[in-house]
Amino acid sequence: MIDPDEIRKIPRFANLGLEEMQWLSDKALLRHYKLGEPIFFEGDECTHCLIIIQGEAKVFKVLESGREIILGIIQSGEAIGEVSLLDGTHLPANAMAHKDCTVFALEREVYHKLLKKYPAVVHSIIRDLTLRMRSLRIRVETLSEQGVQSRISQLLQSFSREIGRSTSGSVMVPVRLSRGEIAGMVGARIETVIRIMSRWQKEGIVETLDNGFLIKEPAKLAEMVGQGD
Amino acid sequence: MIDPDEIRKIPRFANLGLEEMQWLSDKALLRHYKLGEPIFFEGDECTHCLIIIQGEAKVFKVLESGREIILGIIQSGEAIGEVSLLDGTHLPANAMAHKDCTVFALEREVYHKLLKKYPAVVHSIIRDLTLRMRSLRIRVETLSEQGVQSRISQLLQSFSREIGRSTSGSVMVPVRLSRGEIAGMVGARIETVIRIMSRWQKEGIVETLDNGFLIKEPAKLAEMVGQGD
DNA sequence: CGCTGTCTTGAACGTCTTCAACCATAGTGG
DNA sequence: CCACTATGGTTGAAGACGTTCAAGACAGCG
Repeated sequence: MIDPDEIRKIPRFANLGLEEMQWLSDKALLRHYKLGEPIFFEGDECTHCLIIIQGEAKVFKVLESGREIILGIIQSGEAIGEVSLLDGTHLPANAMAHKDCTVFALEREVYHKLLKKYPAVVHSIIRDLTLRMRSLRIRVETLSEQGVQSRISQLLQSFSREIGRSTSGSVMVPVRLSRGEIAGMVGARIETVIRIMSRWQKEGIVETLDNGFLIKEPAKLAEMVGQGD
Repeated sequence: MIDPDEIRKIPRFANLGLEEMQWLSDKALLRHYKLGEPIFFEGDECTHCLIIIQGEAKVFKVLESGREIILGIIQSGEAIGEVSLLDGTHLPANAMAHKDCTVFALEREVYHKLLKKYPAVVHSIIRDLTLRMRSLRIRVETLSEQGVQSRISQLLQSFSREIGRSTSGSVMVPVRLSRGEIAGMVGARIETVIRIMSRWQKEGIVETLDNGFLIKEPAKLAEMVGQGD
């Protein structure tokens, strides 16, 4: 039983009626995860739909080679585990807290009941799915770019479009990613990422800060696409 | 106005009631595309939901560099343009007939009316979206593999799982892909793909046929993952 | 203080791309 | 019938690029 006000903060439930809101607040749970804490594991059965209210989660797989590939950085407002719940498959990847997280958890049965009882949420779900598809599609495009430099540039630009905050020519991307995580997103080794990012830092194109990246020369960053190291 | 029997062949509409079926057959159109014919272009407004009844479509983008990246090979029963219709964005990629195609076309307004009138189809749509998400996720994983050889191996294996037909140890993948198209799916150059596929052909691991690929040694193909050229 | 984790740099090696040429096939028009 | 063109496949050689391995810097934390 949680505060209905919390529910109103979740975009997909924001326009529910009072009754639905009440119903949800009865059945839902809040969970907290500290940075680095696992949320679920690949292969687990999916028992809950988890919606990030605060913080950030990382969805990733570890290949046999030990290489980690990052399927997505999930921002607050988005759900994880939802697809598995919808199609009844086991979880296809791991998730962990990428920042301290507050998560809104709906049990599988509750989730499905919600869908049946309140068809209005179905449309929010579809909207969410299409958003996620777009981000996956962009990821595919990024990974298809030739040259690690191009891929990193694309990655930063897509973050820039999604959650960047423009300030006098520069764009702030408030996502903290380690070099290794960038490597996991663009399909490259950490050393390669470091070499490229260091150069960009020296050249004043992109600066790495504690809380994310500052793209100081968006135009120059864009030029990096389609040319070698 | 088309034959209701055609509609029953479409998985997502197969369990509609008579009334819905009739309604659809009134409003829907059938279209034909010859191999190689464009179906729509990136940036176009999305006016129809197109469901492949027969044949195969290729969804792809062309990067500035001229490189073609293939987002998906759409099999019969699946829809294209649906996501854009759902979230109201312009089409994010091109589509063309990859074989001669028969396509079931629903106008945007009809499609949305259908969703409103018959909530049952909403669930088919969600199932479709989750399937497409899975295939995109697998594509991301494939592209993240290091080494072109690994990626091609992964690609063939995923086709094998999705539409492969097992026969006495071998697996037939009934999808005709040119070397260039494989290159477009794994993010590599055509020459590299040729060299690898030729070697596999010589070694009796995978054979290229007119109508697809014959994976003669699935185990050996799987071993190709995670090791260099 | 020593540990751990992230970041960093250098050098050697291997893979992939690039460019260039060539073969085979099918379709076209003279 | 034959040149002519287009398309897809193929091969070789050179060089660019990324990985790999090895080593060290640096900060945070027990």
